[in-house]
Amino acid sequence: MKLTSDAIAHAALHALNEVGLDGLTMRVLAKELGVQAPTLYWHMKNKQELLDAMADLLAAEAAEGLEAPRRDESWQEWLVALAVRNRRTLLRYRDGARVAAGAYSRHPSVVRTIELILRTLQDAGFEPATAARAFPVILHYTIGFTIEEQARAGADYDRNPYAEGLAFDAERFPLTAGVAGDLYNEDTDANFEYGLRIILTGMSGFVVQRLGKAQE
Amino acid sequence: MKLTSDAIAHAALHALNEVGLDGLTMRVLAKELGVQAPTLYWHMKNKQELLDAMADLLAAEAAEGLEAPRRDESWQEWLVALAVRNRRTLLRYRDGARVAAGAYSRHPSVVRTIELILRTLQDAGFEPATAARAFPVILHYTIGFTIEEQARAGADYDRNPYAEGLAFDAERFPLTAGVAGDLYNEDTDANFEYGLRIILTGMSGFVVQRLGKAQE
DNA sequence: TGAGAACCTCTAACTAAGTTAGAGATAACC
DNA sequence: GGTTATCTCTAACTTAGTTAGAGGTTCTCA
Repeated sequence: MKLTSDAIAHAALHALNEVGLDGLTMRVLAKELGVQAPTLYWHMKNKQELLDAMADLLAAEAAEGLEAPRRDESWQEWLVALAVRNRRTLLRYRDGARVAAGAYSRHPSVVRTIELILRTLQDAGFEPATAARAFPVILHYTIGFTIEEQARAGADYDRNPYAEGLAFDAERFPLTAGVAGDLYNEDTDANFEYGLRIILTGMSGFVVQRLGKAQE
Repeated sequence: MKLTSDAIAHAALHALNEVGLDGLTMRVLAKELGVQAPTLYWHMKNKQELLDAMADLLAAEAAEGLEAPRRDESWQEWLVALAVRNRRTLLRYRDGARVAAGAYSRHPSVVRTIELILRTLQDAGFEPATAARAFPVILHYTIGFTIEEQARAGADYDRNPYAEGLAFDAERFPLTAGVAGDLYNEDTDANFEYGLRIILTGMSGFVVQRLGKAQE
């Protein structure tokens, strides 16, 4: 396989699952590609450019092949599916959310996705400016949620306080102790989607033809 | 001033504004403290422990002195104020959100804050399990939003595509091009709070005594 | 067809950052 | 007053990002 900056970023993403972001060195990556480290510098300016390329690839992979909502699909269901899909892409790679966080992709399929989201929301009755402010909420929530989830998964057991039984002082903090299981349970998918539905319920109140009691 | 791990983490946070997270080396930090780098290792196991301590301090600083909602204050207003306050704390330090992301603080004032949030939500009519799933949405949104904001602020101008005028192809992506100004305008505070209100509107639909049309 | 240019990879090596070893200094304790 | 605990230092090791510059291959074009 030919060595290109794209192929390098691709290999880097896959190397994440073995070594994690902190373990991803230029030498490790080079070895993965059967090449010496300095070779990579012919293809990329520096490591930051590699990280940017990885984030870009991640964003593109999440956006790839997205289609407009089906006839029988509400915009809410469609957005849930989109967010779940984004999250799954992040989860596919160890530290994926950290890699993607704060990066800007102008990959065609990413911009196309943004356009599609805006169109869907406008069709649903959102003002353009409202749509533009509303949909990033979902993205930011997804990133924030998944960063935390992956941090929890990746933390050394001797560093992660939650590994040692979520012991909160039930005397002083009865509610916190009581829901600790809900907060950090295994079913992160369900927790994530629960939060998503809160956001979408909220967004529904911001449609122009509002029927319900949008606050204020 | 006496050198303690707490003082070191404190100095590290403040050093962020001069050098940023990537520029924060043990040597730079040591110099800031008028000490040699290896000295730091008597107080902390390694750099990761320093980063954890910084995150913990940040969480504590955000939580410090929080009070229960006033009589005349709705739980929604109270949560908005809390999130705004969290965000302001993150913004106080360059790369603050990146430092805080994915860290777990068991600092007393943090746990106390969680307890206070849960109590407030339960008083507002939330089921415990619902409250436990709902409030992290706000935190994750805050982290996600602020990471992106700070990334944009910190990016080199030659690396950041948005620095060069947000040029989207208006032919192929008319909606995106049209709202680019809304998406990446200066008034991030307003954008942040707009998203917050969406979330809170959504949460309002998840109170037990629901009156509105909470979706399914 | 052969010379040169463009393309790509290599070895060697530099710099800087995290970290360890272990010596000394000061203060506390018995 | 000696011993121990506490803290800081210098010296140095290891690893990671990166650069310099020497080949080798392939492509171009006279």
